[in-house]
Amino acid sequence: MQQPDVARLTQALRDLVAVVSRDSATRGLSRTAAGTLSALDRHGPCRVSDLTRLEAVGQPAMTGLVQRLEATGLVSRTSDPSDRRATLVAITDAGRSALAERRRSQDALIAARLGRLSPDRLDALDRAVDALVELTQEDHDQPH
Amino acid sequence: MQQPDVARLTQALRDLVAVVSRDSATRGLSRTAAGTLSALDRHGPCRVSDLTRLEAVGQPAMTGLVQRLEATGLVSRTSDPSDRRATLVAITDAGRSALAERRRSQDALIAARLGRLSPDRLDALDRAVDALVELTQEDHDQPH
DNA sequence: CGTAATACATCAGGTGCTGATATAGTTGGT
DNA sequence: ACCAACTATATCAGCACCTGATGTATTACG
Repeated sequence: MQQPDVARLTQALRDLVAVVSRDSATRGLSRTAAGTLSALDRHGPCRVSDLTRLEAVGQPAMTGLVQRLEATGLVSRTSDPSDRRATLVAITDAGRSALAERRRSQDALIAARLGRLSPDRLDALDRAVDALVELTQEDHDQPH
Repeated sequence: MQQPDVARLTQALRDLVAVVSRDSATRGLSRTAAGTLSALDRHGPCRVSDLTRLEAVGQPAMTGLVQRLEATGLVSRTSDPSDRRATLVAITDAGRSALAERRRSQDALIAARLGRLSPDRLDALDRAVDALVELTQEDHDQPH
């Protein structure tokens, strides 16, 4: 790939990120809240300190977030029987719904834009799907 | 494009958004601050109410943001001579630098990931660049 | 000329982040 | 079994950043 096209590609991806994240910001869950719910959905119950590491925020931020998520019913908190200092945080059904809802609205935004493309453009994107998937893989600190 | 591939594509794009925006969150400028600086860079001096519309935040939020940006030297504020109620906000050289710096770090993140792909994958992406660019166009409410 | 509309500032209140510190529970050396 | 060190979480002060309600200055209009 030539240099100018790398520049166009990164700019297009940057712009896409801007469009989607601005939209997502108006829909209830903060970025960290969505990431935390997603981590809980994938990993099962976690300690606050695990979530702190996964989401790369400070421990007080995660404690506060988990408390707010519990207040709105999206997670539950129970004392870890194997270590009474620790709190086990688990996603609830309402939490899974909120996460699915967020994904649906992001997908709807992207799908609406895909719908405006010509068949040729869609075909080019189709052939690039594997590359795009690889672009986000090998993130141990996983996406939402 | 078949249905499952639309699903994979939207998920890949969602994940990409998550990765890039999490990274960007740790680098100084808030999403709205970056969008505002970008708008000022493209449009030239704007009123607070113009920026409020462009960034889709409430007017008090924009007034506060502009005040903080002025305090850190990224924008200047002058009274509009044609309407003394209004404030004209303009980006400064420092503001342009901050914006360029943010774009550089986002580009670096994306470029690092591109570097891990095989030539075949890169080629597929290269052919999809035009489609990706179109995907973000026709946004009057422009990206950062 | 006075009322309505406009542009912005300000205030109260909530989220969400940081660094510093407190509290409770666990662990390891004696 | 004890106590010092360590660990997990909670709490606090402080700032960024958002909203809705309200205040103030200026402009526009009948």
